[in-house]
Amino acid sequence: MPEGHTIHRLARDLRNDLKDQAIEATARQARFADGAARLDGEVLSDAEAYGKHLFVHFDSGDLLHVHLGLVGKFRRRSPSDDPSDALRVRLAAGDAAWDLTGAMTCALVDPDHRASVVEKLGPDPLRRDGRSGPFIDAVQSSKRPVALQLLDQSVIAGIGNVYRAEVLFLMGIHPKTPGDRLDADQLDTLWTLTRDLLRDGVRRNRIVTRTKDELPRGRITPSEALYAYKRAGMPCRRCEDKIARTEIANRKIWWCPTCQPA
DNA sequence: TCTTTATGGTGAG
DNA sequence: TCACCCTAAAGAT
Repeated sequence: MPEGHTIHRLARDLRNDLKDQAIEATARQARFADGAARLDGEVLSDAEAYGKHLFVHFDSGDLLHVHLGLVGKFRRRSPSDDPSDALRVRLAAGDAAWDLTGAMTCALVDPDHRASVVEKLGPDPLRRDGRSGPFIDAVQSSKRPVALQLLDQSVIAGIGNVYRAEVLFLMGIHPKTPGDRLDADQLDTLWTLTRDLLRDGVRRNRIVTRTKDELPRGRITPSEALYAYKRAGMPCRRCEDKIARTEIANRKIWWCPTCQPA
């Protein structure tokens, strides 16, 4: 479930479990055996999220750069649990063992590399240093469809395919609206809404976009949590139209033709 | 037991 | 624009 909220939650959980502790680092696959061997015994000083990138800082100056991609997972296990064959690396200390599998990126890097990664990213609404200005300027300076721009991590860092469908629905914006057709107030509201949804996602450790008064009580099933994403053919929750689906640049996007007119 | 799909991104053509 | 990478759950047979 890796959109920005997942990574920020992960950074927080890793800090809580492992900060200032000497880490036992183990690998099961050959491709990160050297990295794990080098990290083994180093003290974890911080864990930081920037968009969908995770940087785990060590006292030595080493950084572990992780990007979960589509299928990566970083799960909390017990040190006594036998890791799966797919284990890329385990970071363990005390009674916590964090197992990484399926990650698109798992590499030991230095601060210069971190800087070069961050330099390519747009502002992250979940970070203290995230500002809406550069986001608004970037969107307005391009005719590309807003849905395309919201997935472009150099425009805004942390939005994925679920949040983009949901935020466009909530804003009543058609996915193919050219960026330069949106005004600054609208984009500022979109930024704030995105930030609030992401924060809620960090808190819940899942994506729930429907407003509190609309949500059923008790346990919320995946299909109840959202307005548009993966709801093609189902009735819109705000009108009687049916949710539509199309593709933009090989990614599916769902929207309500009535609530989000062209 | 198989095939498909996925909340992502890169690099080749 | 497309093939491809990584893994695992869901869907099809």
